[in-house]
Amino acid sequence: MSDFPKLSPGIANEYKEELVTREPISDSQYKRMIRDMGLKVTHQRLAILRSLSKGRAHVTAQEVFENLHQDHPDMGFATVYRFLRKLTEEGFVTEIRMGGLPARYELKAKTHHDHLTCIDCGKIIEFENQEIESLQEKVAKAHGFQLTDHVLELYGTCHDCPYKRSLAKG
Amino acid sequence: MSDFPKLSPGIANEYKEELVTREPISDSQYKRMIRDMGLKVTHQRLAILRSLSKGRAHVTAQEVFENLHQDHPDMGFATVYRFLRKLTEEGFVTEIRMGGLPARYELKAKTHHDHLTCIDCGKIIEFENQEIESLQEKVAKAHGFQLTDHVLELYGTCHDCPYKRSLAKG
DNA sequence: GCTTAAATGATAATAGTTATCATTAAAGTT
DNA sequence: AACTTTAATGATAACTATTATCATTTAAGC
Repeated sequence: MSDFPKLSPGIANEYKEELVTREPISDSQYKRMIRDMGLKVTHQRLAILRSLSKGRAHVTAQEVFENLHQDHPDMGFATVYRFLRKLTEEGFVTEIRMGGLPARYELKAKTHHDHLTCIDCGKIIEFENQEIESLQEKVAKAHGFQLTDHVLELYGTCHDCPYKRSLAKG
Repeated sequence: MSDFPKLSPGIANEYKEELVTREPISDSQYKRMIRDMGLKVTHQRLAILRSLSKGRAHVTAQEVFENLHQDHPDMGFATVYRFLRKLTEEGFVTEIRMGGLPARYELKAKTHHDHLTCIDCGKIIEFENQEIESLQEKVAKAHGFQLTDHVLELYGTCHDCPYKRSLAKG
């Protein structure tokens, strides 16, 4: 039985994010995804994909590993990291990095969205704004770029924040 | 004499970013910045600030350390990391993290801007778009947030790219 | 079932960053 | 300008997230 890698245990629980209900995805859809990436379908990969589509939306590699550890006690975390990286590279998953914290992963929804994060309690709100999207395209085109992806992360404090420490910002 | 930490040497040079001319900032302005943060003015901190305002705009901690190593052979990289972190926390510097690459730092200009990055050659173009800014404020307000900061990073391929490997993206 | 190449899990290794701590230096006081 | 106090520094060790290695296992085409 493998030990957990020494990842900071406190951080994960500070995120007060709500559980998100996503539309259920069938195993056959997952299998197609995996084959589309040119990979073999393994029960580990299916389990990781299933895990990503339930519970909180933005999870660390460690959290995925822990979620799976109950049902798959023999799953190694290298497999989790490997597959999350592949999913990110192939565009099925969005990777969020904030400060030096462990990366958080999110299965891409059919509808694109960006994030609004509270710097005090860590709450993450998803939003979509088509006006912003098209302005981005406009900017890229003006500089001779073909857009492939973007990251828009808004940071602030939520009004009903249970933490309230609000550092001064320049 | 201290050895460098083992940072990957190749990455830095892959960035084809142009040198940026910024308006010169006097030492007395730097000193005020440092005192405003409640810190003592040291020649190390002055040197770091001077380094940030010349040469390429987006530098890693290692690059800052190396730039300074000629004139300050006794400067430790812990000092560079420490001060860059402080500058980031206090909002004088923007920290950019892309993938698992080392963080890049940039002295905040008077005029805010965002980034458009080529995923093939690493070129970084700065842009500002007031329409996007105000839409962001609108989104935050709609969710009961007080904005303190944001990150908008556009990724794509530049038309005159010398690398051209363009992965498929979902 | 057989074969082969890919995937896995355990582990070691790595890279970037941060903590530790003895020494040095800033800046106020006389 | 010497004295004091407290913060800053540099060298180093430690840490954390992530990736590479490699022997073993497993998927999937025949």
